[in-house]
Amino acid sequence: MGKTRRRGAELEAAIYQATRTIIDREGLAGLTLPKVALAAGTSKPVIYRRWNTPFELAIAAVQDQIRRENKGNMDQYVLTGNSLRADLLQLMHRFLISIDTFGNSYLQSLFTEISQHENEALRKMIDRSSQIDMRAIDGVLKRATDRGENVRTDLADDLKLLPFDWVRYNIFVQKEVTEQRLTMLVDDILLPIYSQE
Amino acid sequence: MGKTRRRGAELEAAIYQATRTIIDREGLAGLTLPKVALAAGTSKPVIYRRWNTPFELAIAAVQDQIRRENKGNMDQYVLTGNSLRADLLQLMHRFLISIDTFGNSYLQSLFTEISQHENEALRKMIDRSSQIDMRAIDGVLKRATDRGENVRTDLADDLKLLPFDWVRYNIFVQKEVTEQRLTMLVDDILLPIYSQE
DNA sequence: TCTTTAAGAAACTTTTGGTATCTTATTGGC
DNA sequence: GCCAATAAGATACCAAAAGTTTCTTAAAGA
Repeated sequence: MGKTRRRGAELEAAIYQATRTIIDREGLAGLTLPKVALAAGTSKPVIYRRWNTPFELAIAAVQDQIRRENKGNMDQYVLTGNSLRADLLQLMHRFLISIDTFGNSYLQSLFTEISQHENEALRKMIDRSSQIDMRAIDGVLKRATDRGENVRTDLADDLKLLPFDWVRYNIFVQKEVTEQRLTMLVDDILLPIYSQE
Repeated sequence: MGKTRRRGAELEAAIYQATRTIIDREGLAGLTLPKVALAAGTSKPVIYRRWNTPFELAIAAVQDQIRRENKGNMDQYVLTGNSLRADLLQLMHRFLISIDTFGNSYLQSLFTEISQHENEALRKMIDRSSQIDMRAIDGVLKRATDRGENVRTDLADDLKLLPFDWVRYNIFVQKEVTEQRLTMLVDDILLPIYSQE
């Protein structure tokens, strides 16, 4: 009775695929090795022989995806704008698309594990800190105008929140925010943006 | 035999404390209600009566922390700079400090679940995408200078990565990146920063 | 064809999340 | 100060799922 049996690369491809499907649907938290075995149509020992933890497998699966879709790299694309502005828009546009399709979407679900209602509470917390941030920056800007400095008065919320978001992002990805980088943030990013031209 | 028995606010404070310790050490993924019961020196039913999921408890614990340290709010502080630059530096400085002590550090561990070595792999992935991003933006900037536009040539890596980081952050916190916000990013943030004055 | 390697089936053990039951300390009303 | 109501905590229990072991057999290579 010739039961066919996958092995090697073919088998692993199926495992990675199953892994990504699960992460996609249930987040990293929902990823367990037995589940993967089932979804990939293989058995638990096969999985346990190769990986020790769901996280290890998750990383491998994402890396596999990246390897597989590497052609999608942004720097391969040809830009067609005829100004810095146009090129930048084009680039960011593509980035936004690639971050959706590409392995990046998995990267996101690697970090977040949110079911809809849980999301609510979290959302509220972030919003609240944003409000605090906003008041703080408004205070700073007001002092500047009172002092007679030329500051834009029509700043969008996104612009006001930029420095805080920047710092938070760095905390997320565990990149140290040094004194030097903070100075760079103020001098090379914030001042050019906030200053009235 | 007078076994003392905590209740109400006192008990809950201990539970929150235990919760934060666990999140701190093992990340959100490592947080389970039985573990909390053990760490808080109480029993499972006490926990289960109040919360249904680890996530609920996590949110409550962080909110408790925020309430508790609310005095740390940035907008309470008095600014003493005598220029926009000085004020901004002061503000971001405080923000950085508060994000460390404050509940925000928990917010971080809410999203990430990393034991040290797992961190490595993740770090590498992020670094690699950063390199790709960097090449892409370099291409854009080169085209601009070739075209004769006035573009700064001494841009720090942080400045080059800014747009990508900004988009990624928004993806993380699940804030939609609209066409409009993308345009704002280019016009109000990138162009002022990248343009030679 | 024979040997080696690895996949897969199945049974089993262990862990742990979650529930139900019961006892007893604490609080507050009388 | 006594009694009833409330809630903490101990314990036992259940169920599900993680993880392991053993064994069989398909696939690959010599």
